[in-house]
Amino acid sequence: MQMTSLLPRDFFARDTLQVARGLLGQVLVRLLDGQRLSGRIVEVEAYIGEDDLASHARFGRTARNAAMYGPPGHAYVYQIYGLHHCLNIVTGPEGFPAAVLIRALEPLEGLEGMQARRGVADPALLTSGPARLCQAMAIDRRLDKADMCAPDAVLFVEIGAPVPDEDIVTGPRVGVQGDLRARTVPWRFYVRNHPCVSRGRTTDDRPRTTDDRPRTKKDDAR
DNA sequence: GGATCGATCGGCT
DNA sequence: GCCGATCGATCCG
Repeated sequence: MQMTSLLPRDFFARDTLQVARGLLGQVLVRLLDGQRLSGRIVEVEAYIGEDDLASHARFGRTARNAAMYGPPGHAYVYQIYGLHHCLNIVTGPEGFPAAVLIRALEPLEGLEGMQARRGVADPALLTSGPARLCQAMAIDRRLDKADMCAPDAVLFVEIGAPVPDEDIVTGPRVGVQGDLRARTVPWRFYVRNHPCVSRGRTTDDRPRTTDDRPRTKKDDAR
């Protein structure tokens, strides 16, 4: 049976930016072989609608991104570069493709198993990236479309300690290229100065101010 | 510390 | 055929 601290579907059915912001501080839990693996969410990104040219939904519905069009509170897990996996949680109303990418956790439970799967010992390297946390928590495409709000879920989110506004930083999403708006819209949220936030950190963790040139010239090179 | 590159393969315009 | 919501190793300064 599930704890009452499980985040309900209504939480995920809201506006995607609200969900993304609200997921910081909550606890992602993975049940594996009767063991609890968990981590506090410290970095997320929002992908919203087919008009978001950084979203997998930008070309419309396909077999891969079908979960994004499904009901909120379900997992969207995809494979990238042939070897990595990334976990999203579907948001907003069913039929509208939107999701929050979980980019980094602060590991809480099951550190030994995470270290074994990751091949590293440093807690700051266990789950500080979208593919790293999937490897640490044994998340792959078998969990695509899994209902994270079901009573028997093996992957879900529990209520954690809220993160105050002054500790939240927003900025452009990591790894997004091409379209100017997609590159610059501040849909990345992370906990200020947290050691487990992934690379792509800004030069200095300031609340917002102007853009601080996430990357220099690298597009014109090739 | 920053830049560059290879791994590796499913899904796609 | 091409390319990616990444990572880790390597090279350079």
